[in-house]
Amino acid sequence: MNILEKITENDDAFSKSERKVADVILADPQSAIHSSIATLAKLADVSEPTVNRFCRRLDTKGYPDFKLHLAQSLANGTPYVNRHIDESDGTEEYTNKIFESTMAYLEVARQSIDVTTVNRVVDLLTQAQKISFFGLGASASVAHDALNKFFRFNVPVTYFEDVVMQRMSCMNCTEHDVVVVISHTGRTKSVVEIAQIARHNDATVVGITSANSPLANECSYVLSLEVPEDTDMYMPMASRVAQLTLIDVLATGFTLRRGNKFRENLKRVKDTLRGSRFDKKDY
Amino acid sequence: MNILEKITENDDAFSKSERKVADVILADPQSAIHSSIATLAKLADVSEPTVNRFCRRLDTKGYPDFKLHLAQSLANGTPYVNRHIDESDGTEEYTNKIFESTMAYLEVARQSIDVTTVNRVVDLLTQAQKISFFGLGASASVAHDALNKFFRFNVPVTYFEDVVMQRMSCMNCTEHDVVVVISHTGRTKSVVEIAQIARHNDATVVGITSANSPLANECSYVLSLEVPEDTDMYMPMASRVAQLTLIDVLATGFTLRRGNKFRENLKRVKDTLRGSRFDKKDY
DNA sequence: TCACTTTTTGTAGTAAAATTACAACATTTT
DNA sequence: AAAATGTTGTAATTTTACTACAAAAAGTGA
Repeated sequence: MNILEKITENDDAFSKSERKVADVILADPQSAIHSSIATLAKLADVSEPTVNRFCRRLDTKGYPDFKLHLAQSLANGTPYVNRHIDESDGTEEYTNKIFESTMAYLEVARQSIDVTTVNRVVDLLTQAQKISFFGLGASASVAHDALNKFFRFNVPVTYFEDVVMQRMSCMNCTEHDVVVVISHTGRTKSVVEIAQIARHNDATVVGITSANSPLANECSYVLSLEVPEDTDMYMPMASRVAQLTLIDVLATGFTLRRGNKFRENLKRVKDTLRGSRFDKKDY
Repeated sequence: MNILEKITENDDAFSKSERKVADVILADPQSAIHSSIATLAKLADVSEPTVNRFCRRLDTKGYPDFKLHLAQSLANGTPYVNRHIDESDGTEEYTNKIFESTMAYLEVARQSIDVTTVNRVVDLLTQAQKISFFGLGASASVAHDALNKFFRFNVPVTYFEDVVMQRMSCMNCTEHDVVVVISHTGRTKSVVEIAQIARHNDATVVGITSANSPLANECSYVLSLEVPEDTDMYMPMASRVAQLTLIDVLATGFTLRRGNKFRENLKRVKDTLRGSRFDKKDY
């Protein structure tokens, strides 16, 4: 766990002098990792053993060990404060905050993913006669992206923006079809309905959505992504990135499962694109 | 820069004994940060000053400073080896690799972004009479996503999948319009042409693409994203995520620039969605 | 091959840093 | 107010890292 957060939280467990040490470190953590116990003690106006005791209270072996932990916390892209965007933020600040919180959320997502389900879903996808991707709103672009990926695999794959088309497509499903439904919240009514229709027609329904949502309950398999706290400014941001990365994982699993010969096929698709591009040598 | 990479690269600059030290550290970096100079020296079967010299060669002040750098490199989610996906990788492995390399690339992208240009582009977007997003193939879904975001702002915004429609739309451009063109490589012919057409009609053309590409040369402003080494398995993966995050940055900048009243408007859009959703209380 | 320089490596001593033990002081409890 | 508990600092000890120098190894040119 991040030691800087730990300092802020453990706040009350510190003694008066230890608090002084905490303040000095929080004021400029970067410089703290470069100072010796003596200089830090002087800065905080306490004795050296106090600094040592401060370190021990944070479950580190001593001062050098504490510095190591501190260094790691600082290196970690994951910021120790909740990086909510502030009205007063300049361009540089909000740019960094958005990138950092996106990365942080990807890490959370990575840890929460159930590998067994991923494996099972990849299995199903490779065996499917037809694959469909559905999503509305922000998730539509994720479905769109999935289409683009799986299309390259030379598999029958569909994607519709139109809700009516989505429904019709689901009505024609068979047991050999896999329908992937994407929704951040898992509460959009028409998306849930589509999942229901697909299941009624014996298709395998895979949901990329948050656990225990109405949508999740309608799915044969759920690849759940935790919903992050409301860092999103009235619009989904980090969640789509995680969905997208999950699609990458599925696509990669797909190609790996299909073996070497299949991948050559993929290369051929890529080579075909060359005609529509400017040559690198031109520049 | 990551010190573990540095060790692997500087390889030949080391002396024989220094190499021994390098090997011991690379074999188990995690344990290295917890050992003293004496234990490490014994492990590598060299003298203590040799370890010290080894540290200095890597531009650190000495052994403790080296440990700090090492700790930071390890803390960083960024893996120090290139995480190429291997045929023999199990589900867990490739899932982790994809997430990790996506995060690593986001970090690279974050660092390479030119804040001044971002700022300028946000300015232009807020003043635009009409905003258009164009992209083909994998970038189409990014443009699609951008549409979804900016649409909420109640600004005239367009997005076309059809190349002919894209061209027509660009022909009707005026000097008050901003056209955002998204392309990973910046070499797709029809995308470059679209940029040309838009500029001919005095529109401001913003490119989200790689620097020095044919497309970049046609743009008024370029938000360049470095093209990552070929971790992509014949399909764009991490690049889209970076593009998407950049769109998030632009959208956020847009709302911040528009001020408080505007954000209430945004909240209203979100509230409108509620009718189409299942209530949280149901579950 | 030999004498020479240059580089590499280790030994021993030194300085600095961190930790421990203990005593003094402060705070709380009875 | 006295005892008990907790907090803090002083001084000594131990550990750790560094420096200076010398020995060894490797390279260089005759």
